[in-house]
Amino acid sequence: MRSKRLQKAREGKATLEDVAHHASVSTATVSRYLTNSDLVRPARREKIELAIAELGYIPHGAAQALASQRSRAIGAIVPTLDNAIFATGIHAFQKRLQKAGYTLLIASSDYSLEEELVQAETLIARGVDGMMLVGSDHDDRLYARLGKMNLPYVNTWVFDKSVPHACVGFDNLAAAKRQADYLLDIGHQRFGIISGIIKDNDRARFRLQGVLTAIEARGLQQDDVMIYESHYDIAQSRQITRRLIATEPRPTAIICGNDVLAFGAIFECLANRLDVPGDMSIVGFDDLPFSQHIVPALTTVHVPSREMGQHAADYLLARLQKGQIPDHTEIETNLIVRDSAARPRNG
Amino acid sequence: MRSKRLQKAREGKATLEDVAHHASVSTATVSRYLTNSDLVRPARREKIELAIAELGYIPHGAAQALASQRSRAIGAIVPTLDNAIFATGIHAFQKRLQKAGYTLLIASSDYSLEEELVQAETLIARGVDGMMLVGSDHDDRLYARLGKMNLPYVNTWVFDKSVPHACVGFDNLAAAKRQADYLLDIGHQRFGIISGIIKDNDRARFRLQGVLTAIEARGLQQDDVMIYESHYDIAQSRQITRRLIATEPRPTAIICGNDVLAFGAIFECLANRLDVPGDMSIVGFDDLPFSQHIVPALTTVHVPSREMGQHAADYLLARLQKGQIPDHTEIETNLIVRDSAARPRNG
DNA sequence: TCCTAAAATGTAAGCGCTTACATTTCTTGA
DNA sequence: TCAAGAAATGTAAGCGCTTACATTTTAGGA
Repeated sequence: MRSKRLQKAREGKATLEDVAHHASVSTATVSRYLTNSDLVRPARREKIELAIAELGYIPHGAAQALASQRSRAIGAIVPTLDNAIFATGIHAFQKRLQKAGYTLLIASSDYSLEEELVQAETLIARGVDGMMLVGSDHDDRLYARLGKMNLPYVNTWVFDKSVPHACVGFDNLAAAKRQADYLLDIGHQRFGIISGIIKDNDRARFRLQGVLTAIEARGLQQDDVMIYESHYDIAQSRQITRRLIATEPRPTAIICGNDVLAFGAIFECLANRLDVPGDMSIVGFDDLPFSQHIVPALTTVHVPSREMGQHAADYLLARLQKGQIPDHTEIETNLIVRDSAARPRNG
Repeated sequence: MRSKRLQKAREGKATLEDVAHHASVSTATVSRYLTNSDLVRPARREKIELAIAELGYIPHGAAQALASQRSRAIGAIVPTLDNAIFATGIHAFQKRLQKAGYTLLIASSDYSLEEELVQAETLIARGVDGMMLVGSDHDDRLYARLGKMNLPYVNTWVFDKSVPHACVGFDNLAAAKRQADYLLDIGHQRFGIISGIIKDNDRARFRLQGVLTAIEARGLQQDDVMIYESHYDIAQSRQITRRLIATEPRPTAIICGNDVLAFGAIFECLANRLDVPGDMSIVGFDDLPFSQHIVPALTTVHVPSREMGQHAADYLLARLQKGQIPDHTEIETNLIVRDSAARPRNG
């Protein structure tokens, strides 16, 4: 028995029981030391610390989770990791969780609600104590499950007070409306719109709706607006932009549902020797780190994604500590005017 | 007893025992169904499936991990998530693991070996069955722990046969040498070098070394080469580029340790009305998705990061199934000549 | 000094699974 | 038809922790 224990410890698999023996205390005391060392008298604390160091003990998370019924892990499901859009927000979210002693488990849904549901089940099976989601379009079964399990969750990148789900985000429709209004205000009348894929994506849907609302309010004709949907992918955006450029009469501005789409539009214009903004104005949405540096610097809607990630983490952490915290947090966005949009030549 | 069970099931917390009761079989049979349904006769399988569906049962991962002594989770520690460099590779890594039924736990080290060690302990506490690391510069204690615990691991983004650690990657030094040789071959003689931060980063170190090796082989003077280190950050790279541009005599080419640095260099040149590559040649390293689209398209070293991620996953999965697999896998890189570098004007 | 309440510690019963081993049920060939 | 081996299933002992409850130690007051 004892030799087996020692042997396992040598293998780097020391258990809490080994630590207890080594320090001549009970397992309960070691456990208390681990979770809340104030409960343990200094003398023993030192003995335990020594034992832990000598044995190279690392707690067995699964055993802790099983016994305590909490994992101190939070799950997040983002549409994709292979893109800068969510990187900053997730990074901030993770940092905040980490500071509170929580681990982040990330999964990606590839912009599919079906896949999101599958990923959510995986995360639940992993025992996450809470969940961060992007958008408020989710499979009903996902909402049902979260409710049934009483698992705290928060939607991000959206703000909608009328919906009974916690959220931290902004009003995509209003922000997109501002984005379009800016171009209308400086005189544009013919537009190309490159929207994200609408299906399963409420952010894209609301943004497109916001742009169209603004445009319709000025009484423009159907013919003055060309709408395309694109994956958040530079190559596809360039292809659409090529078509837009070839259209007669050519639009004077392209409104993009996302900065990546805007990058594609800018590059395609430049590659075709069109001046931006002289021949074509382009606006984006997100304000990625890149956007201020691209030449011409991109006029876009700034989304404070760091702040959003932090708030989302704070919300979940508060819920887990039964703290009081509002269910709906609005993050302010604002239009950043840079160099990629200007008055149209004959405007 | 029974009512308590039913109540918990209604709360969405059905256990395997509940499923067993519901399907009138033993817990062992349900467990077998879960892990390897071939062992269970079709008739019972159906009963179990029904019970699982009715109760909305999701296995308790922590309990599975504790009982089986494996978590079916793999850990990965990358320097940062807030940057495109590792996104593609990690994405491919994750997809591969997922297909094999493994979950990925990601942590980031902020390019610090100390932080990497801390993150590794967290992942080990979470019970990962294997670990992916970036580079081969790691704290000795990390290597010691992995060895002691007999935990499979693999270094990525590096290839070094002389080192006793499994790796999937490429020869950074040789690739960087090719990168510099290309510029030397087309006639450049004065260089600015923007290297990544060398500390704790073997990739950056080897790349710089490769560039210097190539340059020294041509007998250039110390004065012909200006070396700066920069975080992988556009703003800092622009700042350094500004200094490089102001230097007399001005370098004719800038060699960047990374595409993000190259983007910064290109944008700063363009913002200063320098023609790229007419007035300044710029080369990068990584070939990010962006690089082929930027105008001018970036001449850079292509790193097949998707392939690398897949190989790394395959390696760990093979190790976990006691399969035979070589410890060192070299991934081929190659120089992609695009538009951002050309002969110097007076070359 | 002794008594008492508070503080510290110990004991042991699970948490929800997996799996070795025991038992039952099915096949199959003579 | 039946025995024997194979296949399927059941039984029950943990996996490494946490925590309610029991017990011991300590501090403080009379």
